[in-house]
Amino acid sequence: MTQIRTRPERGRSALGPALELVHTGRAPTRAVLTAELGVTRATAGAVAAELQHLGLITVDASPTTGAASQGRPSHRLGIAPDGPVVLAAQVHADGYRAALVGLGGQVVATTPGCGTVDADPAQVIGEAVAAGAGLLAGTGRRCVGAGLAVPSAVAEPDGTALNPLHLAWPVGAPVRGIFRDCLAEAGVRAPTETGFTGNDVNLGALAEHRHGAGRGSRHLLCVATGHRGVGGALVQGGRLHSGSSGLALEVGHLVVEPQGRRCHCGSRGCLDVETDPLAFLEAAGRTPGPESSLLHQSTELLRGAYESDESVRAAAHRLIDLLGLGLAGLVNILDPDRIILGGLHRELLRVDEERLREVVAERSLWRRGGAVPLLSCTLDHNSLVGAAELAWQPVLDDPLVLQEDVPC
Amino acid sequence: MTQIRTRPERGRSALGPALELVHTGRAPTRAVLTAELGVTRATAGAVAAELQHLGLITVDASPTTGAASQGRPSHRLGIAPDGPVVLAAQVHADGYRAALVGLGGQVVATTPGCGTVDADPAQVIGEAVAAGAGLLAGTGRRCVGAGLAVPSAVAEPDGTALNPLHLAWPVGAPVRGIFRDCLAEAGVRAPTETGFTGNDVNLGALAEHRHGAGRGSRHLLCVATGHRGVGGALVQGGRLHSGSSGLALEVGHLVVEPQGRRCHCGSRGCLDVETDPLAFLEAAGRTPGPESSLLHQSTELLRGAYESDESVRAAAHRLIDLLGLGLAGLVNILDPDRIILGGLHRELLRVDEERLREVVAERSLWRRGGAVPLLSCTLDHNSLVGAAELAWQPVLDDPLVLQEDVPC
DNA sequence: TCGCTTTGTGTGGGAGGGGAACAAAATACG
DNA sequence: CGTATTTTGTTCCCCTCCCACACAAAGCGA
Repeated sequence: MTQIRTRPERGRSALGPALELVHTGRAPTRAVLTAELGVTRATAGAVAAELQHLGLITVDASPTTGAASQGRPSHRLGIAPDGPVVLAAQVHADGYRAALVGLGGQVVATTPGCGTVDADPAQVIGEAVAAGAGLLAGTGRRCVGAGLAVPSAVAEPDGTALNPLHLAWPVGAPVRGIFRDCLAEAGVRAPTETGFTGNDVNLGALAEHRHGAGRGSRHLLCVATGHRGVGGALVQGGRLHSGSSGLALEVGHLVVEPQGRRCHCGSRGCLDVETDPLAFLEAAGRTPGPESSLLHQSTELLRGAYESDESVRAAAHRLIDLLGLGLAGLVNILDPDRIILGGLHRELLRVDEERLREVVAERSLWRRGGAVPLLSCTLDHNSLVGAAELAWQPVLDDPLVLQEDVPC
Repeated sequence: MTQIRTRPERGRSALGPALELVHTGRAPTRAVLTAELGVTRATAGAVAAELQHLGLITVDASPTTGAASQGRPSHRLGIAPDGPVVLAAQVHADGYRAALVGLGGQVVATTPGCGTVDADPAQVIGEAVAAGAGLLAGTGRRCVGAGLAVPSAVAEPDGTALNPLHLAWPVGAPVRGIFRDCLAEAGVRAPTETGFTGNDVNLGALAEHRHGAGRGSRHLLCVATGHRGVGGALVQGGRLHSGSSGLALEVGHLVVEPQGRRCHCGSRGCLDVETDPLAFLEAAGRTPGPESSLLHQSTELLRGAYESDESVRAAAHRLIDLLGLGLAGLVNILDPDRIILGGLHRELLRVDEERLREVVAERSLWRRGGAVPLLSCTLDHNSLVGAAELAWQPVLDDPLVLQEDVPC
């Protein structure tokens, strides 16, 4: 049949990479897109037109380019203001938070943190999904997926939470299944399979890699504390290193203080128990408050009293030395090109970056840790944005999934 | 121009994956190749014909299939007996070894181990290359690349040896540059850039993944001893995890015995000094011989006296416990689906697999180490074969590089 | 011998992208 | 102010690659 071609039919297989370039902010104009994709201008034009037609990006023809060099100014690429969104949810010690996240990691709408903590994961996740569905109803935007961040290792391929932190959840709760059930119940539909679920530190690392301090890194290591314990994540070539069963980067049990305190893992002096907020408060001689406020309490103390209080400074130095030793061990094994710190570790970096850098250099082989940049997290709600990244992934892999007849 | 097509022009982009399937033994017949590639029979046929025309594989039309099920028997795919080879070389404590390696990891020809140890890396590498060139002259086969394995971490992108073990080499010797110079001097040419150089344990792991005990693994961890120290490697999705500067998997400095012996890295009780052949001999109360015989001495002792000598058994148990602790730490961080042990560690696995497995399970989080298979190296000269893999890689990525006018 | 199953082979067509030529929109320069 | 230059977008033609399809070939079983 000799059909009438209303839209360009070219540039299909380059569609995903092109969208990813716009999504991560690496293709501000069509000319840059052409160069980054390594295709001809014709192909890049067709790709941009297709993405525009799918309602994902905008192509501004005449932007009165402020900083033009010479020649015809290039069309500016942007993220469609009314494009589709994904539903992102996060469960934490105090409850949950839900949000709608568009391309580019922009949080379109979010609930305030809501305080529901329950022994039944279906309870909290159900409320979070309901809140997200409410946000979705508020905007007229299409939903193309959903992602959930939980403060626990998530085992693959089952999607079960192995060590829910600060939560009274049963060990091994099938959080992904619960999340998907809740989505179905709330009537949240997506053009592809969705309901992705992951560990919050992992997802935060993914978000930092795409939209934050980790941009451009090829081997990004993230280490962060919550209220208790230490989590890690590695983003390699743009993808999370999850290991064979989703449980990689459990970095909390590196031994950093051989004569240190007992850890529930059976060893002594693990990173988990020597560098978390509780360890800091105890080292500084403070009385720890309730578990779900440990992070706040410790960062406030560190920020407020590091200069003035000798015991706080000594505690900080102790944690910096131990953290540095742990990071050096990870440098030896993973050889990252950048390290991002979160939670209390980010504050430790702030108060004495020099000391931490020196310890990492000194305790790594050939001092190569000294060449690895140490940075702070830069995104608000990076776990939430990371959960959204999971949900966006099918679209980034093949934007044409949106072409199918709109389901809902 | 209306050219005459003498050969099928189809199936170009699938050429690399197809060759890799034959290379790794995963496509014994054309029908399997069709299924594995996920293409039509027509395409697979064109691909096979093209590879055959390039002189890389054979396609046996009527093999009188012994184990036929039903239907028309499929053509059998094999590696061309007179196909191209790569030059592989390995430097070790006692000297060097050179070989020619064909597709499928088959060692076509090899020199016996030759005993040249010199403070000048150019000396040994030059002799190894000359020996390889001699082998090459002996066969009439085409050379498509060269690879070198050295007992040292190799820093990228410079290709310098940072910690040559058992060798009097200067630290930071530019081994890849030296290797390439030697190749040029010996007149060894290849259709692509070549002269790849890597760490011997890393390359051994790569070889085991493609042709040995690691086949089919998606997250393969290898840990092995030489005469002194412990090396590690991770093969992920078929590629070596080298980290951002080639120095990943320096696993020797995980702390496994907090009160243990001093290590040159500044810490105490590193895997490097607690589980290597020297540590074993000392623990068993034996007098260590010359450094370049430590591995042989320790494995002989372990094999011969484990059953009969109480002190040997106790030493073995001590090393197994420490190794298990180190492996458990690596399981926590890397989450492999298989672990392969080499050198003395392989012998430790042999004498008491049960004990090692139990320690790994017990000391890993959620006992998940117990689910990871522990295996021995299965290939002879796996570092040599791994060096050949590096050299084969450009051809596996795009077999058409061989189509260019034959240079030499 | 006739099905049935599986595999190999040829043909047409469609998808997707490269390349060249041309048009458009800015700056540089006289 | 007009022209040359530079850079970008667009259109058209062509080539490459692969799938779908039809058909042939080679085994097994009744």
